[in-house]
Amino acid sequence: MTDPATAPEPLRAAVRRAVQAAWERATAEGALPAVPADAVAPVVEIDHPGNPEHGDLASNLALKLAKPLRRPPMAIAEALAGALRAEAADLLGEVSVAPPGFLNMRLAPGAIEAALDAVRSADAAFGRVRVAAPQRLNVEFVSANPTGPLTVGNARGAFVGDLLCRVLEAGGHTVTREYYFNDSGRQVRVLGASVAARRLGEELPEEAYRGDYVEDLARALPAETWSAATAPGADRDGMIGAWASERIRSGIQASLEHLGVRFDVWKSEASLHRDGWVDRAVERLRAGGHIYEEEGATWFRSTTFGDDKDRVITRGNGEPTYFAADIGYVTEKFSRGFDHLIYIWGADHHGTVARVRNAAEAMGYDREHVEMRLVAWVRFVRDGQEVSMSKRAGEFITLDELLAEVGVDAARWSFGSRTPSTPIDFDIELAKKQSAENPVYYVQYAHARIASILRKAVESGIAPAPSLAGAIADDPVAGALAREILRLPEVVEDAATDGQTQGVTAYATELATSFHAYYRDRRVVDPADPATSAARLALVDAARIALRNALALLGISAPEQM
RNA sequence: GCGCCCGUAGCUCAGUGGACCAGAGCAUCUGACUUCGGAUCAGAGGGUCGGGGGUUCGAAUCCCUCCGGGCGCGCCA
Repeated sequence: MTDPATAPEPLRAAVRRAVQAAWERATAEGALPAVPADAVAPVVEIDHPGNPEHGDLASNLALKLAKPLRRPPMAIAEALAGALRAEAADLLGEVSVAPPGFLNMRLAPGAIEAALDAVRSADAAFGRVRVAAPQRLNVEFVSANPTGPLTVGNARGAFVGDLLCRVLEAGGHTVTREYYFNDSGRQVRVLGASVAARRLGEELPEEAYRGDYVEDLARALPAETWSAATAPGADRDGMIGAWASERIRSGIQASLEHLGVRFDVWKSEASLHRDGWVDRAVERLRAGGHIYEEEGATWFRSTTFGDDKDRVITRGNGEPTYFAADIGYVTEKFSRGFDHLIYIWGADHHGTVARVRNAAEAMGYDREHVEMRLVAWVRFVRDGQEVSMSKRAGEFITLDELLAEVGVDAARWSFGSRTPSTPIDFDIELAKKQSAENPVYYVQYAHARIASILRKAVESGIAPAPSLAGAIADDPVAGALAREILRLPEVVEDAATDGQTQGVTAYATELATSFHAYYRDRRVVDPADPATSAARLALVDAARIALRNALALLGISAPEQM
């Protein structure tokens, strides 16, 4: 994509600055008193009123100022409105005041037209913004251990994490996508033992992975690996487990790429130990007095930071816990220069959030920059019956299977439109049935329809007008669509700021609805009226760009025809 | 028992301090193609926002409490 700097400033941001300036102006001119030193000055908030009669944009600033300024909100609003009319004549048309103290604003038609022209020149960059404080971010997600293929249980984390990354990037942050996997330790040995048993045709051990994929692995095991692993003195289960987990890991990578989810860094747990990150981190904690030995184990004094209990770092048998690797990993990540770490974890991991953040704080990092986002569990249901998922027992539906039935675009939409922290029921039969009715097709259809119109225009020899100046001022139907188009950067700004990414699907739906309404009311290509057609084509082209960019943000295709 | 998350229309879910914001999609019902794509559009019915208290000029949204559901509380990962 193009440099975000080339993207136009969101109109709302421009209005926010104008209102801020008007406030300062009114204060300087004596129309409003200054905020007393002991009071907190409110932040200027601009939103879109639900009722169109209230204008395009509104601010509750006067309501917020009423208390600190000890003035009636209506009087404050009048003072602000007066200053604003002088401050932003080009940007705003009508500025009015409504009880109990709202400041209502209507955009100047010229400002809307100019913004639409900017949309078309920004093209792919439209919708990319720069948040107040762009950061270098590390986002770790999925991170399923390579002891079996990804299941539908991993789907939500994958989609939610990928969407968050896309949104953060569109907001101007620099994002590294990271997958952490456990390639050593007990589970890998169990996997190795399971594969070895299959290879030998033996009964599986009590604790074993039982899925069909274990059988496949046993068949695919190269003869050289097998003979090396079974040589006298060789660590058979460890060696086979290592081979198997790497093979599974690359399969996971392929599955994720099929979903359009790519990682920049694949980090192995073993490498954190091998490269000394874990030892150094523990020493760092020890130097700070946060470590003690008891009952043969090494403990981190997590209770210092409010945890319920202290946490074991090294077991009595000398083996480090998973938590030890987590601590080392934090230092390793920060050593790469990230400002902020984000972890997307399943809700079942919430018990481990505090200890990792506590350890980070103990090592001298700002715990606010170690952020865990918990994704609620998906309850998979088939015909009303819960489908139990167990990799060990071999009872699971793989991610690949789900997507073969539901489709990547529909699945991305389904998970992207829901708040990550809300638990959801996912009925697989219903999803298959409903995949044809997924709202994603509604949005894609709008895009395809626009593409069709543009093709039609080429046939008719009518090109979109280079500029919309003066073209939509007195057409309310066009104005409604234009306003919707111009909201994309605001949606991105909001989502990148608070991480509430589900607003993007809502926006895409609303934009599609606006376009369909426009299509209904205005004939775009009319050979009898080339001038009007050219202007309408330009507007529709801007809608195409907004729709396509919103879908791109969601990782969903924008088809030219369906 | 303690901690975290959740409870909004028949179903799946948005909205989490503002003014017709009580919404969307699906489902149900009624309409609309001799005109740019009907995978569309117009309209209808349907909810004491789990219950109750409180804070506020204003509460689905914040606080308390109760009820209901999920998850966690390992020298597992």
